[in-house]
Amino acid sequence: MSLLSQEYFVQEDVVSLARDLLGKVCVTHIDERITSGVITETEAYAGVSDKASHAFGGKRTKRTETMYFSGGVSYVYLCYGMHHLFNFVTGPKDVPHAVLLRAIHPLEGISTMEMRRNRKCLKKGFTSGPGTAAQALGITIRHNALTIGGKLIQLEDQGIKVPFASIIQTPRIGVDYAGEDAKLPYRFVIDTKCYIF
DNA sequence: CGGCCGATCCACT
DNA sequence: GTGGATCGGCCGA
Repeated sequence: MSLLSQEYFVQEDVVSLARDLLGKVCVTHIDERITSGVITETEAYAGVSDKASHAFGGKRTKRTETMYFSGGVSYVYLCYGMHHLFNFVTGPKDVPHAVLLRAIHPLEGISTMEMRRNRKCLKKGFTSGPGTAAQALGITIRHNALTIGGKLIQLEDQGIKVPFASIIQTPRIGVDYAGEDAKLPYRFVIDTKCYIF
């Protein structure tokens, strides 16, 4: 098992990175509680050239500034006034790539996740949907721009192998506004039939 | 300063 | 399948 740090995130190819993140384990130490889960679904957002990205066209605002950090920090923002969506910022400084965490398979702290979610639906074994995954991990906008590998949020490689054939690649969810870019196959999901954890 | 809307989720029909 | 919840960011005036 190894802790993934900065160098892992500073590669240019955000789409490959989104695929590679499948099977890695996201761990949080928030509110005195440890929770973790295997990443089972991601989406790549390809910086300034991607209409679906908040940083499209090089847009810099208070919110998007985090995306321009060097890879290896969190980018968290509020969506629909109630959901905190969690991304890994990737790429070199000033290249605003990000990978949205869309689903995890819970490992540690399942009772904590159920409490945070106020639901028992974790029984079915996974937490799907970017809002619920972040909520289960205890991540809110307070955790924007934090170093991945710091005290609160870590990413581990526990040696889980994700066979290429078990990966489903599709267009991204909820980005109809992005025109042609809405069709880009930047979403990666582990086929539930292939779960080995 | 006002108005629109989103990288969503859930309850309900 | 559909609509309501709910609010910060963003843009135009």
